[in-house]
Amino acid sequence: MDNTKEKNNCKDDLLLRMGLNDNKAGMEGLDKEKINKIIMDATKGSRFYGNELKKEKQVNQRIESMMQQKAQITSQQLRKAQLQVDRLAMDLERNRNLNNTIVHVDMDAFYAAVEMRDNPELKDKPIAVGSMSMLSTSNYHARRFGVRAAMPGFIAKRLCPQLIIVPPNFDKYRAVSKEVKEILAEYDPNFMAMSLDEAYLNITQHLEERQNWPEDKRRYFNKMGNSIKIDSDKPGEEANRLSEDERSISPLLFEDSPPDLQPQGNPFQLNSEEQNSPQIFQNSVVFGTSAEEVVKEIRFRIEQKTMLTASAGIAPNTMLAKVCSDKNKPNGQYQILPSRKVVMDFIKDLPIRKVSGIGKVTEKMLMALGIVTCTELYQQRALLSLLFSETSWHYFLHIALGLGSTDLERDGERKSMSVERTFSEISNTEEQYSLCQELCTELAHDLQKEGLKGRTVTIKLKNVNFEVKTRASTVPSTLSTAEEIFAIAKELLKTEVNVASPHPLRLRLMGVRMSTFSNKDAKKHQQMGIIGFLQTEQHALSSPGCTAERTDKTEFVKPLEISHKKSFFDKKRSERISNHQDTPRCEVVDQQALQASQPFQALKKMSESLETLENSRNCQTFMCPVCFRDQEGVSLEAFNEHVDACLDGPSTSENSKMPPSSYASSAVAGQKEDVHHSIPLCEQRDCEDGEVTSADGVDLEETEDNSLKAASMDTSGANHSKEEHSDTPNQSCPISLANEAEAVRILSEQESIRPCTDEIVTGQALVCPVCNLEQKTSDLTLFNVHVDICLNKGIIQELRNNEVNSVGQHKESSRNTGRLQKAAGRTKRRRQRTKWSTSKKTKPRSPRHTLDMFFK
DNA sequence: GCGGATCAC
DNA sequence: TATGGTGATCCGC
Repeated sequence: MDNTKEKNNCKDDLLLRMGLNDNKAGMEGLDKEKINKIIMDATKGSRFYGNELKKEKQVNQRIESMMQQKAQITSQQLRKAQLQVDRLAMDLERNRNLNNTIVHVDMDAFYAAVEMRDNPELKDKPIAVGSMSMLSTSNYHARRFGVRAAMPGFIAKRLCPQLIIVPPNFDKYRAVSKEVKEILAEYDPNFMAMSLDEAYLNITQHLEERQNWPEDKRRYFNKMGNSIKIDSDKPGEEANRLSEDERSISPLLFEDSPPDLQPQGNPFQLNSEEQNSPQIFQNSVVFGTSAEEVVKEIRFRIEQKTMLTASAGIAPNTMLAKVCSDKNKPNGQYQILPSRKVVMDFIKDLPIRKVSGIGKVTEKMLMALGIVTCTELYQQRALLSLLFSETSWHYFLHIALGLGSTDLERDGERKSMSVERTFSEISNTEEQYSLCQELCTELAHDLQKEGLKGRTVTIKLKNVNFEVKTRASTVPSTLSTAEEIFAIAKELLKTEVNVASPHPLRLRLMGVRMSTFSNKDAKKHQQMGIIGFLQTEQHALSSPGCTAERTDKTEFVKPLEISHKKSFFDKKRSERISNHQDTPRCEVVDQQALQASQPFQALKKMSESLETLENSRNCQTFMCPVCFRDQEGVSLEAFNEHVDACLDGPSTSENSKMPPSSYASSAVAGQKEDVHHSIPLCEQRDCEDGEVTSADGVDLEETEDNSLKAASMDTSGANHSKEEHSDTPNQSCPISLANEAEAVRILSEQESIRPCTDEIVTGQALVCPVCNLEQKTSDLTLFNVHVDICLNKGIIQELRNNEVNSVGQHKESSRNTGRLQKAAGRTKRRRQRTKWSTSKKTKPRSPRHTLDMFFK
């Protein structure tokens, strides 16, 4: 429930698997149950806990809304979504970039480790860095008692009375961090530091150069005498074991050396070059030339220099590298070799929560949909595209495919700066104002240090019940002095005081933030960004390592702002038009969704590279995900046009020769799709798995059931794996319609439950987004019937073909009946649609993607 | 542009 | 006695 705990649980799982949380005979520590009980006892009844409960309720509400929305999704919508999603998936797959070697380096229990290093007294004791009210980190000894970062110290003390809490010493950590960064810079001068103890490196270029390096350039001396032992690892084993020697001298973070976590015999770890393993001489060691060796070298040097250990992950992109660095922590490393199969094998059972960007809430929401692992995330991709925003489902899709950012760009300019402080209750208004003034002074000082001036002042208030409020005001002129800022902040505060009166505000936190910076540099930056954008559009992918100045987000926002201003109809139409012109559709989609954001930044960057890749690849053989026919020797543009045509209906794509492996074999009810074997949709023929996986088998079962069973609502495509590949139509029964008339009947049935038809922008010419023809009706219902019929022409045609392909007629019709019944059932609730949001109700709005469905 | 939420560290 | 601070982004107004 509470953030801390959730996270801890998550980490507990990890620790458990690492064998660190086992209570071996005679060892101290607490089991999970005890830990949770102690935490609960300490927290129950507190105001903090009350607020946590409240927040939890809100999340549950959100989930409920989502489930209701899910219940209203028709199988047609789902099918359509599947095609759309899979088209993107196919594009992403085609442009998968495995050419970069990304490393994520993470110092082990950093603050605690520094403290232990500098104070031998602490060596074998459980310690944490922080205060009685909050801990920043703990050593591994303390973790056995459930003591974790982000846990209040007083609770930690209850878990572990011997715990020593050391006050943080950030200057020291910064200094150590600097030492580490100096090493990292040698491998990638453009490395990206995420914090004092974490960084990403792109060592692609280093690897290239390193191939020709003589041994001497790869030789390092062991300054610590006996400390370091570099395992001449057997293939398949990582250097995550500490020798006895090392354990005795290394800061004592780890009492148990973690068990070997590398699956034995993992063939993809086998390449750790045997002749390349570090060769140990007297007092020196020579590292090899592989990525694995480079990272061992980095970790070796870090330890030599700082006497601290680091863990690392090596992978083709940042998302994976980050997950990897966690895998053999502490003092270990893990590599995902640059092969699609390895990536997919790794991803397969990976809990989504391990992925950076998926937090507690997202995890819970996805869990409600039966999604825990990346495989499930992939299987539910169509559903997700209907329930989540475009940004979100694109992000999910990337994760499910094991994709992530491959280039590390420098951080852009800051967008805000703030100060906030927690204190024991202040309810005296005068005190509150003076506190506010202090904060403003501090902020002004910080702003001046960076020469920043902003136009938006935001105050943040947290009352004694932990409820948070923010109030902002944007002014025309820029502000920088304490007085200027306070003038605004004071007014904001005053309003809140007045609103609350006659009761005083009972505050426990106050903060002031400045944003909307508009200094000269920023403007210059923006222009550069736009220019850069125009240039990169035409040029090939820049080589890794020589990334230009981080381009500004505006480059993507600009074109989008324009499109946002258009009406929904306009937008859809022009999207279609542009699709049919020269722009490959996927790029349009990508750019819209892939705007910068922390987890999403990766997507933006990827779309950039995809774009250029797209252009560089022409005329290949693709398989159309709709008609399943090879499109030989076509350009991507032509291919996309073909797919669009197919989606539009049978008129342009006579898909009469549908291969037997499409709908029939893909609709195995309840059967899990094997992500790591079935490529989303089709790949180019020259690909290893070269099989077609289709996008269908969509059915709508038990949509009201919000249990984990939801996972069995398989929207998946084919279940082809190399081994079990078969073309035989199987026992499953895809949706089928006996005839077109019935289809239309179903459609009109569904029409009555279609959400929000009357909320669609009015006053527009009604142009069918499917056939692109203007409709001579102003009746939205009629219009929508038309759109649906248009949409379903194609599907009906496919279903006919399906029948031709001898799929069990009997089962189909029974399935069909069920569907109709469900549709009828849903009709009753049609106006109950709840919004996918927790915000206040005004005009009910249809979630964008549900609406989108009618126009795609 | 605003405000609430989520997320990472 | 007691549950942080900073920055970024997203979504729905």
